Amino acid sequence: MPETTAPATPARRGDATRAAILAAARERFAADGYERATVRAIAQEARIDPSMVIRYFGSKEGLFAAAVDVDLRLPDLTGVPRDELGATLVRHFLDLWETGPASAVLVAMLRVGVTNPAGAARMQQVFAEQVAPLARIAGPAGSAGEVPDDAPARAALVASHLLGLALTRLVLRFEPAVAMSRDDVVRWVAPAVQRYLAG
Amino acid sequence: MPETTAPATPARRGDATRAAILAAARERFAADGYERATVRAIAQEARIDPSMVIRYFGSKEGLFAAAVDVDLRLPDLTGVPRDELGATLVRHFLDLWETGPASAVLVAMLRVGVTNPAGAARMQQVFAEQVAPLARIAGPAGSAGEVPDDAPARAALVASHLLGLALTRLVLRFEPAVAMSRDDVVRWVAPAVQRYLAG
DNA sequence: GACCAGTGTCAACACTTGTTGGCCTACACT
DNA sequence: AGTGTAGGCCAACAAGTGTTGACACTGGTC
Repeated sequence: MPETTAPATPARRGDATRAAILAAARERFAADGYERATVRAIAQEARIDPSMVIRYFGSKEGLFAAAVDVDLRLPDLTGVPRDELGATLVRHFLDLWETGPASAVLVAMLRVGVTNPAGAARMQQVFAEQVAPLARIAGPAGSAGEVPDDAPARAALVASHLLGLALTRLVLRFEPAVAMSRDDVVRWVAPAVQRYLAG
Repeated sequence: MPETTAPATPARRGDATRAAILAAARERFAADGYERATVRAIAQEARIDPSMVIRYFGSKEGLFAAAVDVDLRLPDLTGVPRDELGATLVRHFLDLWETGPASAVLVAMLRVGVTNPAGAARMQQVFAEQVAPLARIAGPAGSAGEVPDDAPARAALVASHLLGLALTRLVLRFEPAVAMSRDDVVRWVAPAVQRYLAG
């Protein structure tokens, strides 16, 4: 980066509104899904004119692509004790989905992925690139170093359960699912995930 | 109201088109979700004028309410051997979701429930009325007759996993999830469900 | 001062949405 | 015959959508 005096990257004034638009977009997409999150509503939440949204991101689809980039930040499981795999993973996802700043992005991704074909494709990509590799360490205890050929299925089962959990707790809001504490969830779900990974 | 002749319900001529509209609606709602399933598209699929949809069902919401009534037809589990609970339930849901005539209705319900508030409310109702009662027989083997107070949580966990399965297999279409055979799914998922019910 | 690109607003476009009213047709009845 | 009514199509409406272009205000550089 050149740093002469002020040029090149002088922290343009529009960067703030650009960020405001992105934040508003994530919130609306998460709350309403792709179709019902209108450009006008996003613009209003960002206290800006709708036309600015198009100016900055080209189109509504461009905005969505810019606003929703998923990074699950999956931990490296190779250092985790083998019988702690399930609990570690469940805790990580609970933190990510339900408390972190990425929460809105993930709920948005889920809501949009269900109705929008492009959203579904994006989720497939996230799964393939971030979740599936995680199953390299899968398989029963004895088989060290070898990647079992049912690793993709194991990863898919883990994804199924954790996405289902997010669905019932954060989107559909089934009463008993919402009522469960973080520790309850870990106690119940961790053994199931553990079995999918190492069973 | 007027019964001039003998048959009070003489199989009116419009009943056929009414059924055609309902079938088309289920298909479009399942494929596209609530917002993207337009009245015009449904009408075209039913080979009818869009205005007829409104005439028959009052509004788009009315059509949705008429088209999507979920009956999970859950089997009576009291007669099932205790260690077969999980497998029985998983098989039932696979048949229901993925092959039966109710398949379109259920996928529609899932797609709409995620983006539409009314749809989410409907799913909560289905869960409360049809799934939650199923957990009356839950709890460890010894406790016969007593309904444990964690029964709602157990039911929610079962719902989470099975809905997550439907999500990854039928909606998001994660490759390894789709590739799994019916028997593979039962082999993997049944023990987890079993534990939630009877563990 | 003049300039000029970045930043923003306003009004309007073209299009799709759910919904409505008018008019035509075919059938069941007397 | 004739007549009433349910079934059906057509054209149009008002509202809301994403998107575009013309115009106005800033801030800093010559």
